[in-house]
Amino acid sequence: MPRGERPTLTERRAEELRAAIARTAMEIFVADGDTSAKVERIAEAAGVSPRTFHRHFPVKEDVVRPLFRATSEAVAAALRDVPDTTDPVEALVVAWTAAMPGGRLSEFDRRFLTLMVTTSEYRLRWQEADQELCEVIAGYLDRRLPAGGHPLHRTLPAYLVVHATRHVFEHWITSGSEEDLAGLLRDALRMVLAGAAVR
Amino acid sequence: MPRGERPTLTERRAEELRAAIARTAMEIFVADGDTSAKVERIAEAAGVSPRTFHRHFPVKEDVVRPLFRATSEAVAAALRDVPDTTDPVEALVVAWTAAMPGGRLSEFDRRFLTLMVTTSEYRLRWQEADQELCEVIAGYLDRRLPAGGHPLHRTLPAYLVVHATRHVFEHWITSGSEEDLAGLLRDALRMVLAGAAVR
DNA sequence: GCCGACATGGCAGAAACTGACATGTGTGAG
DNA sequence: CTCACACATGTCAGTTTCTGCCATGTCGGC
Repeated sequence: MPRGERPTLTERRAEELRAAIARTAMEIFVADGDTSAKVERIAEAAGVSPRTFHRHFPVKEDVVRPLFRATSEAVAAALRDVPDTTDPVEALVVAWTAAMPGGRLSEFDRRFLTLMVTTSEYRLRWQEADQELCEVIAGYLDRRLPAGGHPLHRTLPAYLVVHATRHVFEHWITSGSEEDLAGLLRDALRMVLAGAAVR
Repeated sequence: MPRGERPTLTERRAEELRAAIARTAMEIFVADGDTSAKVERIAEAAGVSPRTFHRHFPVKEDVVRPLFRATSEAVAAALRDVPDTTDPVEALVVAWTAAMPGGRLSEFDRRFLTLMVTTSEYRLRWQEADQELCEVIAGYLDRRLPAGGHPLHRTLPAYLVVHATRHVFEHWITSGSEEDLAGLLRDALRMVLAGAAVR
């Protein structure tokens, strides 16, 4: 049994299955206009039994996690690709808008994200994905910002950056996604990092 | 039927019952060292039927809401009492530490809050209570800070203040509650509001 | 003392989960 | 090539959470 690679072949398959089920759930949610679809229905549409669904997603709402994890990873990857000579605020703006071609969302995605923002159980899952992003941002800011003494001075700016982004994004989503997202992000991040730089 | 007062007599009673059930749940959680107690047990200990429990708390985890709402209201009240001549950062520090005598938590409260921080379902309820605080903070900051043009410039600082406080508080709780909470809060709030004042 | 609003309780049932066991499929050793 | 084992899935029964419905009781006003 090969144990060399980090992601086992089995795990890779499980991950793909989870992603497929998540995608199915997303389509059902958007089609319904709400998130009340029963597990039985989602599982059937994805071609698995309810038992298998629950094996991969102990709590029903976990089903959207793969979607958020994917975008989190996209942001992290985009941030890695930005040269260190770029202004930190710009780098972060670029990273967060990289996943959206032209700063535009498809109507499908917009409806889905609106559901996620307006349903507290699902919003929590989004926030948990953001949590993982915090680590990435913290690592980036570590390189680009003067270091503080207390451990909080390392994690707090990253935490604030992520939450500021959330706030901006939620505002942008719920207000119709017509405003200039990059501009809003820039303003917000400048506000946050202005305080961090003072340290 | 008197409809003059805002909180109906009936509603007031319901609120008291909810608070009592919440308190009971808290005691059971702390005694058990985890939050897995069944609804049946909490309801019985509180002297109500499971049916009544669910009438007041549609989702089991909602049971802790009254506890967080109470402290949120305490913070809001403390902030109202601070004279407007006080430095905003100090005012917020005072407001948040007002509920804790000498910045100390009882061992009972510490154990409970540790459970709340480490259990995502319950953490969500805490965050929702914080959400209401955002409004209060936004109102306060409106009076004390220069106003920005975009609506985000009004809500974002409040949002960040609340989240920064959360982050500090969670760090403080999980690291043993031995550090100087007021000092940590002061540093964090200074960082946040430094950026806000720039606007 | 009567009436009506309202909260509670009990019961049946839906939906979300979980443990145990059996089946199928693929992969590596011999 | 075949056997054996690991592992994911499905089925089934059972627990827990949550909901609709109706009967009962209690409290406040007439």
